[in-house]
Amino acid sequence: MENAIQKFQNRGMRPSIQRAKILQYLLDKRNHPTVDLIYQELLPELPTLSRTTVYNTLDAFCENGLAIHLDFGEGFLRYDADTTPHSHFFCKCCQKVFDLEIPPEDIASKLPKGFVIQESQLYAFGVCEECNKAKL
Amino acid sequence: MENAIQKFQNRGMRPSIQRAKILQYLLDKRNHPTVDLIYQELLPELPTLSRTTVYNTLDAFCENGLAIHLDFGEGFLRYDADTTPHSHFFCKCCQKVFDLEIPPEDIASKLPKGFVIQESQLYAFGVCEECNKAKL
DNA sequence: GTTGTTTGTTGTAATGATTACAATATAAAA
DNA sequence: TTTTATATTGTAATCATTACAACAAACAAC
Repeated sequence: MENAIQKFQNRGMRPSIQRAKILQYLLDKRNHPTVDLIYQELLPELPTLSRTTVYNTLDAFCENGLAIHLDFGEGFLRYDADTTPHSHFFCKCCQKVFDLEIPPEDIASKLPKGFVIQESQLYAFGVCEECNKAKL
Repeated sequence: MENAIQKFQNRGMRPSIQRAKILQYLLDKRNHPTVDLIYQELLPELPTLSRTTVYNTLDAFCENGLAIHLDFGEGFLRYDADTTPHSHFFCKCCQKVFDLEIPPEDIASKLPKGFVIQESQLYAFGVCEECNKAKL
């Protein structure tokens, strides 16, 4: 079981207090936080923390497979250190995000009791035929 | 077959040149345009057009079921007047959006030849159990 | 360890899409 | 018409994110 420092070093990232605390925050809280929430909640422990550091750190996590970002069209991103394939449910009422232990395929059927889907959208990203040809 | 003016009147929207041209643009081009593209391309025909009008108009279209907005995480939205259930494919190489005549379920299988999916994400929006209870 | 090099952190200043707002204009209702 | 409601327009905010430069901490070579 990798600890935080090993996770960083194995990916060529230098360990730092900031990175360790932010990763620990994501793993402990599992609350799909925004940059600002992370910043506000870690400020007591890390009084010199900068918002820019939170941005940089989360970008580095995403680039190195330690986190993913979630875009629910709120105008800002959320982050999740659970990188296993699973889905998310965004409540339009309370703005909370719920984990669904379902691969992005067969949603809608097996929702938790009481949850109602109003809208769902699948975003597919990749490379189109023309661009694939151009790369040859 | 409703014409543009009827479409507006049937939904309690007042017809205007701006609205008619913007709707026509979406229906003719089917290019999943951004606000700015619409603005730039219609400026020659509508020299007094304001960006704010494009924003307002597209918001009104979305509220009244004449269009949907697409968020591919580019930092701006795209719009589509095709409101039938279908999916989209965003090419990370050329930034173009392709229509897929597939309901958001079974992507990945029947992609057009030559297209490669690198990443896909299903966004589910709705109301959670707690909020549904609170509404009683 | 010490020195030099690379990488990370911080704060402030841009950027850029979107929204707020107030003035004007146009459409519908009376 | 006259009045009332809604649209359009331009400018000024807003706000998440990014760019940048100074400083600091980690790593490598000696």
